[in-house]
Formats: sequence, structure tokens, C-alpha cells
Amino acid sequence: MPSEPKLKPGYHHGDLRAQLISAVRDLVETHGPDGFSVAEAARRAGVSSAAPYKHFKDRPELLRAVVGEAMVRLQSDMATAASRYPVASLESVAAIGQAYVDFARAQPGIFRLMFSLTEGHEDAPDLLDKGQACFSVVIRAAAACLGRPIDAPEALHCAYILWASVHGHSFLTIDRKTNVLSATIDDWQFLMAVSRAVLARPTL
Amino acid sequence: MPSEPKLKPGYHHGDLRAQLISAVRDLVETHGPDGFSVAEAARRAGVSSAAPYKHFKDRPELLRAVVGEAMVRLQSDMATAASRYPVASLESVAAIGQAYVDFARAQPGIFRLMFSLTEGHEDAPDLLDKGQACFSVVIRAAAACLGRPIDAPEALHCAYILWASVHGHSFLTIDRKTNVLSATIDDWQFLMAVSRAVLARPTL
DNA sequence: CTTGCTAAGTAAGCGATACTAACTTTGAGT
DNA sequence: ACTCAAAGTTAGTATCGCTTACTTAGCAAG
Repeated sequence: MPSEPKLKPGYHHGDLRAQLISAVRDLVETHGPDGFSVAEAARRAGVSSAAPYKHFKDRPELLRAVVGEAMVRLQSDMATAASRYPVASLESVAAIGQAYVDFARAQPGIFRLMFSLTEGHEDAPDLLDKGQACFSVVIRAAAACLGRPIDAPEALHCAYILWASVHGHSFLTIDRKTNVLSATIDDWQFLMAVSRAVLARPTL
Repeated sequence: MPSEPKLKPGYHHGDLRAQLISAVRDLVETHGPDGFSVAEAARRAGVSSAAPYKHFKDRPELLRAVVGEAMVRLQSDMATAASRYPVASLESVAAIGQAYVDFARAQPGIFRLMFSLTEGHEDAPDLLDKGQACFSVVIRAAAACLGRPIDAPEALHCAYILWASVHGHSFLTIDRKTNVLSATIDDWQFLMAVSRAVLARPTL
């Protein structure tokens, strides 16, 4: 356990908000996206079941905080993955996709949460921003590959197709739908195939 | 309301199981995938809150029944969509995808449920079968396009890429992630592009 | 140092939920 | 006509989300 602050074990331990988020993260991963409760998170943080409501208006707001934090991590993962390959290379695009799939596989609970939140919490503006930030990583890489400016509609369109494909693959993977197939799907092969199909000039 | 049986309004109305499933379907669509309760479903069916447990072991089992029924509908939708185009045509493949997207858009709640059930209810064998049945519609169409037998690994692989792309697009659509993009994505254009990329022999 | 204010905790309680247990009604088969 | 099981019922438990009212702790001003 890397540096759990836990400064003050007294009445105010000053760290509750962060500890709640971390507790929820654990619970979501171990008991599924709906397998957590505010009460259980509070229990794990060692506080009463009413304490969380001093930091979060309600259950959804706590969830949103967890998701927001996860989106930042995802964006960071994707960006660093891309940076390991030359700009404008198909590999850099595939690497972004690989980071996406890896994230989903490593943290399927939170990954699911990120995309089941949309209904109800219609537009939490900070979440929209963080989502945009993630997508813009893809747009940048795609535009570079195409040799177009990042605001070219063509780049946007290609980036969307890439995103949809990788997103679908990620979900099917964590849903174990790939087990249905006798043949396993190799991530990198899939990602390079899609990147090529979408971004490469026709064979040449 | 098309032919609600409601044969017997007495103690045993003999239709409860079906009515519960239908009630849950409504609730899931109107209040989101988690916005339903066994109690509310029972209330809508006009029975006590304990009655459902005579037909379903627990909440998850009720959910599984709803999802199973939905999967049958989805498979049927896809098959009839494909049948409207010549066998081995790209259009028939795109039409299957269109049916998939339409289903997701028309019933996003149940669509989400279908793919959030996997964790916990690990392997409900009938659900696996129904899922397989859906996927085999895609495999058949893809194999026909490729001119290969339906058990060719190549057909399976192509079908998977198609599925992943369409699945991803469907989810991003109902998540309103497409609103983030200024440019709207046209389903059919997307579907034909993907089908061509995956199935068409290089250019000609 | 004391005084007070506020952020952050507690305990207690409400209404709703998932589910169980024990009882009752109904209808179908012999 | 009798039996018995299927399919309802009521009543009850434990948990959860959330609110209310109270308490504690730390900080800032006089």
C-alpha cells in the first residue's frame, strides 16, 4: 500500500473524501459496478454511515467523483502510450487503443461505470470535459496520421470510427464474449488492422 | 396495448411471470437499468411484493429472464434485416449492424442490461446460447460475403471485428458521446464503411 | 486565552428494498 | 369429494439511501 496518508485517526481525519473514493473503487472492482454501497464505503473508511454525505451530496455524486478520477487516469494512460511511438505512425494509434483495452481489462468495474453513468446524470460538465480530453488524444493521433489539422472533420470522423471499434472490443472483452469464439482475438493484431483500415491511404 | 392476456383477475391470474417481465422492461426503459425494483414490478402487476419470488429465485434471475427475451428479439431483428438484402452483399451485413444500432437506440435500458449482466451471473447457459445465436447471424453473413464456409476462422475473425465496431458505435450512441462531436455520425455510412473495410477485397 | 463559528463527524430514525417464513387460496387429478 | 401442490398472501428481518439534530474539533478574532 503506497503511502496511505491517514494523518489523523481522530474525529476529523481530513482524508475522508479521498479514502471514500478509493474504497468505492475497490468495491466496484471486487463486487461489480452495482455491488457497492455508500454505507459499506463508509464502513471501510472507519466512519459512520452518514459521514459521506458531508463530502458528497448523494450516491451518484460519489460515483461521479470516482469516474472522474478514472477518466483522468485513462487519458494519462493513452497519452503516454502514444508517446512511445513516432508521431503520425499507425503504431501510435494502435498503442492508444491498447491502453484503452488494457484499462478496461485491468479495471472492468470502473470502466463499466464510466459508460453507465450517462443516463440520469445527464450532463455533469466536468465529466464531459474529461471525456473530451480522452477523445482528443485519439483525434490528435489520427489527424497526425492523416497529415491533416486536428480540427479537420475528416480527422474527427476517423477518430470516431477508431474509438467505436476499440470501445466495442474492450466491452466485448470484459464481457467475456470473446470466450464464445474458439479463436482468441489478439489485441495488437486487431488494433493495427483497424488503424490501417481507417487511416492508411489505400494500400499504396 | 396489444392483447394483454389478463385472463384471470383472481388469486391466480396465471400470467404473472410474463407480466413481471414486461413490467421490468418498462421500468428499465423509463428509469434506467438500475431504476427498477422487484417491488415496483410486483406493484405494477397488481400483486404483493413477495409474489415474484414464486416465479424467480431472486432479482438477478428475473433480470436474466428479461435479458433472455430481449436477446431473442434482437436476433430476430438482425435476421430479418439481413434477409431484406441479397445474400453475400455488403448491404446485408450493414443491415444487420443497422438492426443492432436501432435496437440499442430504441431500448437502451435493456441493451445496457444485456451487457452488464456478465459479471456475477457468470455463465447462465441459456443466455450464452442466445448470445451465440445472435453472433452466428453475423458470422453467416460475413462468411457469405467472403465466399467462405461459415466455420472458416477467417469468417469468424471478420465477424468479430464487425461486431466490435457496431457494438462500440451502439454504445457510444446511447451514451450520447456522439453529441460531443460537432459532426453527427451517419449510421449507414459508418456501417457500410466498416463492412467494406473488413469484407471487401482490396478496392475492386 | 477565551470566544465563537464552521467544517466534519455522530446517533437515531424514516421509508423503501430484497428476501424469507408461515399461512391461505385455488384448481387440477384421482 | 379429497388431496396436494402451485401460486398467492401477510408479516417480519436486515440493509440501504438519506435527513435531522446534536457534538466535536480546529481555526481566527478580540
